[in-house]
Amino acid sequence: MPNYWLFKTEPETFGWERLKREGRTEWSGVRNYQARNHMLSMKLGDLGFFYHSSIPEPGIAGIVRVVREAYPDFTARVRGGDYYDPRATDANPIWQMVDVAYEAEIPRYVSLAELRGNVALAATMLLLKRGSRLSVQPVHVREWKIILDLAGRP
DNA sequence: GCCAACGTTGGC
DNA sequence: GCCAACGTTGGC
Repeated sequence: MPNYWLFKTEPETFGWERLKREGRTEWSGVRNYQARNHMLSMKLGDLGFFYHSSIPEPGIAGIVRVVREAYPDFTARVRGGDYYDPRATDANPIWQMVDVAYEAEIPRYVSLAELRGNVALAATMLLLKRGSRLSVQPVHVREWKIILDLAGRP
């Protein structure tokens, strides 16, 4: 029984098309403790929605699978890099990442507006909560199924 | 421990 | 580009 997640990304930085091309990627650069803690609790085989943010029509573009459980995010150690954190050490890396892989295409892109339009989702889904901006977040199995259903509708 | 100031996220 | 919401920092 896998757990379900949602990974936010700006397609301009790393989008669904690129993941499909490359097959797999390191989910590095997360610098929020709550998001990190979610990654720490991920298990091999967990599934996630791949969500496109900061575009005219944000939404869910596809499905990914966790193919490596949490390990230290080395980008925190790259001096001068965008994700450098001077507090990170070998003994205490602070930040973690997982690897995710392309899992499946969804039949249809599900926009944020459409998610909001679903009463059940609007009531519970973290993504839709006012002010919510967590870049890695859990998705309830109930929500997962509703969204798959939406994606399958013409 | 409080809270103001600041930087960032991300929808609109 | 605007701005509300959020997380973090640092003075006190």
